[in-house]
Amino acid sequence: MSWKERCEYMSKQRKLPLYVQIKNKLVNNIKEGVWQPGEAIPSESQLIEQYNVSRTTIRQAVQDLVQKNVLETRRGAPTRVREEPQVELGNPGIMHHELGTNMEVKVLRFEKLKEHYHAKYQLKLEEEAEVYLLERLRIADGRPIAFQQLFLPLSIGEKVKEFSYKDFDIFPKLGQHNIHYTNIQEVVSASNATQYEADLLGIVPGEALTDIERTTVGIDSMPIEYSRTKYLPNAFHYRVEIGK
Amino acid sequence: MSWKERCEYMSKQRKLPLYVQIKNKLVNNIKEGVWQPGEAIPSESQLIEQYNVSRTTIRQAVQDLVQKNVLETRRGAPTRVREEPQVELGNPGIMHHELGTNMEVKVLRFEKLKEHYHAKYQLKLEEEAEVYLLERLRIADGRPIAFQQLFLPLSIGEKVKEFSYKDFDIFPKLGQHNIHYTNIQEVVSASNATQYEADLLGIVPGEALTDIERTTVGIDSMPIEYSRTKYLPNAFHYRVEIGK
DNA sequence: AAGTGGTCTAGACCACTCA
DNA sequence: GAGTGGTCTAGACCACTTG
Repeated sequence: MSWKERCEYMSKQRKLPLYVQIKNKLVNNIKEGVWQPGEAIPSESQLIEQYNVSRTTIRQAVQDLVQKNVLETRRGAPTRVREEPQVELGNPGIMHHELGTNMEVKVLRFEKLKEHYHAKYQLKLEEEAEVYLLERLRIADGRPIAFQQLFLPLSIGEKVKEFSYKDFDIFPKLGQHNIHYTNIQEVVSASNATQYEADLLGIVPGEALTDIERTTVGIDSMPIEYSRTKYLPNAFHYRVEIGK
Repeated sequence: MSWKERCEYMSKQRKLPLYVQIKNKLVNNIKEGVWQPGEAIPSESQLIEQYNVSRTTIRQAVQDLVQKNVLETRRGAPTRVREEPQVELGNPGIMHHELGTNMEVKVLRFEKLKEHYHAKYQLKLEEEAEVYLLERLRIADGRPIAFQQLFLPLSIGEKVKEFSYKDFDIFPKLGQHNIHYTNIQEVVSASNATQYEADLLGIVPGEALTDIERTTVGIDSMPIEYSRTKYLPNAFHYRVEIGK
């Protein structure tokens, strides 16, 4: 394909760079489960032929996804789809430690909302879009220790429905639906319990709560989830170890 | 330079890929202040000539550093060294971000203590040992935003004396005394402001504070520092990024 | 030994910034 | 309009993994 042909093709098609288009196609194949986690994807030379582009272009797409921890390359061996970092929220160095033995979850609400603009903004959704709101309590040995509000795009909310009353951590189950995250951002802070929160947690209003705001992003760089969780400080440790 | 010449050159020189060698040279120029933060570095074509390599090689070096937030590129404009505070706590993924522009430190106390057993336990000191207690306020744009108690073994306390009123982060200066850490553990939580803390921070008692407990361990596996810092939640972000 | 990803070259057109 | 970084091609040799 000559340069002029390619330019015409691209201007008709899209203004996205070729390597981005290919990156998107690769991501789609993973999202749709064509290539399962742990499996090898076609070799670079196969991809070159399939998409009719140069090796540089393929490499740029692949390298971008390696950078994002979606793919995994080894010299001499096929490129593979990454297995999820299965350690729940457990990157080495970051520990969410809930104190207690018998852990339960209680769902307070699970409904569609039209009006929560902050959540929609965090989820990068349109103004008119709806979101799911899942409100839950985390219970340890019969005592409530955390209150969580979890916002989800509609498509993901549908899948969460089934197990939200059983699992506090939704990511392993989402992985089974081929929804994988590449990135989680958490901001840890403190806030005073509102009347509502205090009633739920069995404390008095104004008590300090460990306040965790989380945004999770999928392999296509679109947010999967935005949540806010408020823990009783003495029932939860947010521990970070920084090595050197 | 022909291919065979290059290969001989590389095998004699080093086994590092060319683009890594160049990346190192770029980093050195930044470390040594040849290119100051915010300044432009030479253009790609200049670097091509200077190092006698192809554009791909230069680009790979530069792009790697862009990825690491060391350089910053803009289409059509020169590539610049990032202004960023290069190391937050020296670890990718964890950011202590204080909101404000004019940052100051105010020392409240700096004295030897005999009686603080919790601190001595954390520092793994003998029961009879003394520790230094450094109490400080962090001030942003004239407003106090954090209260810190910092416990140090005697030998280290002596060295901290000199600069504790200037630098809130003591590790860089300790590094100059050849005291280096290998490990930092932080537990982030929430607590209600005491009367004393509230007075210092200009809030009312009971308000929620982001409470960070930190233990720092040196190369010899002995604790260097144990501290507790309480931030106004709206003046400080404890941000963690997982994955990527 | 065949095939894979890692590195590198030389040269091209483009979109953008800046003086 | 000159120069910069962004994208892309076509082809090469290398180090490594695997059957």
